[in-house]
Amino acid sequence: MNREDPGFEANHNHDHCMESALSTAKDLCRERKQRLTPIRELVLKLIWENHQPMGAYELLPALAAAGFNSAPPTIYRALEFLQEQGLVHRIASLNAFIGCPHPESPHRSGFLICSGCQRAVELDTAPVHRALSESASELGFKIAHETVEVVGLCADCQSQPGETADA
Amino acid sequence: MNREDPGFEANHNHDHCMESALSTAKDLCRERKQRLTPIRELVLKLIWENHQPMGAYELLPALAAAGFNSAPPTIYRALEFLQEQGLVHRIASLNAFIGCPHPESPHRSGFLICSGCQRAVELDTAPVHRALSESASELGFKIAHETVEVVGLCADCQSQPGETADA
DNA sequence: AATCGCCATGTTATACTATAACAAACCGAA
DNA sequence: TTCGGTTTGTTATAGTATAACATGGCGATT
Repeated sequence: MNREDPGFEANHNHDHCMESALSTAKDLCRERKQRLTPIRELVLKLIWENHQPMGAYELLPALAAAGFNSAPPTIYRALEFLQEQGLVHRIASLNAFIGCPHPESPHRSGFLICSGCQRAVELDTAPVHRALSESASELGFKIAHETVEVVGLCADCQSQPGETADA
Repeated sequence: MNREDPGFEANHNHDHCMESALSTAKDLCRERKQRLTPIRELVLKLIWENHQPMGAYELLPALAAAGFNSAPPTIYRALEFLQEQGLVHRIASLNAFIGCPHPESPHRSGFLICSGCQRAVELDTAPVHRALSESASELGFKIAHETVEVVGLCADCQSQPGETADA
């Protein structure tokens, strides 16, 4: 997964990212007979405008600007749908949402979040999951869902003066 | 750490848990020349009344009942102090707080959270951290802080009828 | 093409979580 | 005993999320 997620690569072709995410979303919804309505598509597009997790209330002004109702339920409903379809994930420690780079199949997600540039990338959590499973099974605990959110500094931001890896 | 945290053992001597946590807290604060004031001690005690993470607003009524001011800043200040001293941790995915079973030294924390009984136990995150470090270093990412919160069913709750491991 | 029923959206209100800002009281060190 | 910093009181507000009900649109069936 890592190598598919260009979130920390400052000069990747981000237009391509967005277009690809949106077209994948359309395809998936068509396959699943789910309706990617204009509001839902716009919210997904807004979320993909960069690789920084977005708060629900940050998205509202753009909805209003596009002529939609912009009361909170509107955005939360769209986000709920997008989460159900695996198109976005919520990052609990930030109360924020980010686009999923590989929504084709359900998967455990985990994130590296840069406190310098605010970008986040989705991790391959298979190794983390193995470690967690082992600890859990020692206690007879059956895992249903994992929240793995790591804050730190991406490579670029480590080389910026003034940045330290404090959370 | 696991074997020190009896959180999922239904019949452990919980009075002992609480007393031990409170007396450890007093010792640590004395050593560190920090003031474990009556409010702070009460909040810590309330948090230790069971092994279920508590929301800030759940704690307020007990503060009021004990004759203290119970406006939100009171509880958040106490929680802030307790977190700084490592005596409690915040669980981001629940917006809730739980007592730390080994506050003597700073450490990475992770939790197993049972969706059946609402209890949570602190994990030994060393193996998880190794896995995360490896993934992170492949991207040149420098870790500052990890949020690891796993929801599922504890051993006891798996044997209760009607419980499934859904998050 | 009309109808029916469901899904999506609009709208109002409110719950829940957390912090800002300033005043007053307390406590401990000099 | 006084001074200065920490803790607490108090009021207000910011930020996040959902309940509940009304309205409207869309698509499947006829």
